[in-house]
Amino acid sequence: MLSERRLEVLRAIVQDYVGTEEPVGSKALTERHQLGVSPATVRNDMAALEDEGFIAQPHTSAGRIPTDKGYRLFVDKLAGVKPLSSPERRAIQNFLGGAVDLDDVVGRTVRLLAQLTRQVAVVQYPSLTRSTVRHVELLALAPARVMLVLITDTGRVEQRMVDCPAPVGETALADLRARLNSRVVGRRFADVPQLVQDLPESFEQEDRGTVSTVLATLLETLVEETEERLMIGGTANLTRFGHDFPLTIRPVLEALEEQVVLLKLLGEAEDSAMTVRIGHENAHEGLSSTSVVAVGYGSGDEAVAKLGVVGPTRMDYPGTMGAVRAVARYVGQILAES
Amino acid sequence: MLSERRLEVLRAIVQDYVGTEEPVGSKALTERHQLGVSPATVRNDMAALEDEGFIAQPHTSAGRIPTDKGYRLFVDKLAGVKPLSSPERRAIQNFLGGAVDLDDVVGRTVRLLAQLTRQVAVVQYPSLTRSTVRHVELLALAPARVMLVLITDTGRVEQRMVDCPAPVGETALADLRARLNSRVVGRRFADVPQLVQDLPESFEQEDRGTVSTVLATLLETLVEETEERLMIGGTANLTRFGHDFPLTIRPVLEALEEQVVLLKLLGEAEDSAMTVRIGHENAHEGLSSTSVVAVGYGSGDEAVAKLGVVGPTRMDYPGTMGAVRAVARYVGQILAES
DNA sequence: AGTTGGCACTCGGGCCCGATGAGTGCCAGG
DNA sequence: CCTGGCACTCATCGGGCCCGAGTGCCAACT
Repeated sequence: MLSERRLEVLRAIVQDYVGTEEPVGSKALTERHQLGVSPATVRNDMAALEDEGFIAQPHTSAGRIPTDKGYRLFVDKLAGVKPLSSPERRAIQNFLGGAVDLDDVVGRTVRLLAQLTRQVAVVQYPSLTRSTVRHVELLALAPARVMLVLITDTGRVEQRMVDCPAPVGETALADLRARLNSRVVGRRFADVPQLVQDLPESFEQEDRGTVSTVLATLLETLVEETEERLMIGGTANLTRFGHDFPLTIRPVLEALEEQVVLLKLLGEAEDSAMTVRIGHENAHEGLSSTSVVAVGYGSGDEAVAKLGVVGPTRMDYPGTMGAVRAVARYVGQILAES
Repeated sequence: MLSERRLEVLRAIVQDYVGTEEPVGSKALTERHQLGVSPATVRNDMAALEDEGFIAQPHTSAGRIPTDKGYRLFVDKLAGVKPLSSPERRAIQNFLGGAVDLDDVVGRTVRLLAQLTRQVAVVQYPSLTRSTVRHVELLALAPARVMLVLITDTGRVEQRMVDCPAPVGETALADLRARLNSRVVGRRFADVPQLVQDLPESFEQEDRGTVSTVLATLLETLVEETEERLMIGGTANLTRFGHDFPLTIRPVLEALEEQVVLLKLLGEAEDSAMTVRIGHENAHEGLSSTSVVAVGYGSGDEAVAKLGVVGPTRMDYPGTMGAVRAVARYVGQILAES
């Protein structure tokens, strides 16, 4: 087991490296931190830390930088979550409070998070299947054409066109609308499939085709893959990476453009607690030199979606975690209010 | 005026430079193109072109590269629009055809355009004010709370929460919904303000407050600034820029993140014809080394929004213009069908 | 008048080299 | 177990050098 002081040395290395972006040596360490020992002692500790794989040297005779494993230890044992200053909190509330609809909430959140953390922000739209139904609307746009609109308690609105096998009467449509809503309003979308299963049977023969078609479209909309949406922002912050970065930035931008990758990334995060994935812990190899800090958010206790940031492994973890957590809470509040 | 051959030399320079990304010299030019004259003659022509400001030398003894003015001349006089190959056309149709809703159409378009041009794609959502009303829906979510949903003929759906001054009865709401729709359906959103102006007066005293509030929210939604939305994609293509580019890429990413900037950029493009803005012709200085190729698209003759790409001034103009034009046409078709 | 080959000149990029200095590992002594 | 001393390593930086692509100009040719 590592002694207390060695952990302290690791913490100092992480902090300095995050600050300066340069490998940190034993002398500089003793100067900037009150470790109470000489550089030579620190060197011994560093050698031990290196043996254990927590730090590494880029070149034979340079300072040390933390490895992924080192950051892991730092995050788990050495770092707290830094709370935001109260002006920051107020700024968040003001900024998020002005949103007019869900798109606006998500858009503002993503910008806010990017600005606070100076990193790339990712915000998932509230998942349909985890939300509850506020209303289902059916609109006849043409004789055999219906628009299906789903509205969730979080304010998300999804619409689909439905081409019906036969013209639909206005009364039949109103009937379907009423019966559908009486069954599903206030229930979770995830439960909708069972709740509507036997609905076609209760209709006249001639309308069953239409009813089934509408319901089929409704169920399609709830399929995992398609129902997830997200927004990203702050990609300009990637340029603050290393100076070498055509190579660094490229795969990251590519990964960010693939919604599937990002959704999987967020999906891997735990629902309740804040999750930090460091470097190679991320499955996607384009993100092997970045860390992902993510957390669920929701209007109640349960998470309806996740948000987080993507940044270099060399990031200010306590500050980033603080910002992510705070933003998630405020977004939850906003959603609960609307 | 420039002689025929000098124009030919300029065209050759642009083509070679776009291909190789390196300054092109007189000798290389004569080797790669059948100009029928010797390098020395080309040198004289180049000197003339430089005097006129169409080309420049990065260093005293290097080849020439086109200036913004040179590209301008190239685009206006020397370049056509390169049509896509028929497999490309088929791919576009297949890919866009699978979209399930407007978000999906826009999302697919942006990815498609980015992939075809290997540049950053920007697609604006169909403008509300230029679309026509398909339906206006009012939903009572709570006694004094109404959700307003606007649906356009292009499939765009906008929703707003309305907090009413007093509880609203279901019949009053149905009444308002019916009267509102009978007035505005099929009309252009831009005309809605006049069409509903006198609507509150026709209601009972007790409901007027609610009606006015709902209408006020409706009109707010149509205000220029807020009603415009857009989607961007292909930012990873920025990394194919120069090799120097922390400095090059940064301001571009920043500009792209500001919706306002992008909207203004697209707004400057002409409605009907394809517009090419080269380098400093763009007002925003972060984009002074990029070109923007944009064109309007719509389900009918009239443009309901614009789309385009942003790339280095050194881009393949004929190919890019061809792709942009083709995609705009297909998107228009898709919208007309839905 | 326009075109051409010849020629001197410019200057950025690549390469080698030596100096510099931060940082290390090891060891002997406290 | 800590510390100061010491020899060693090696990346970085700047200077000097050469090379060659590319130019501008000029005199000669058509």
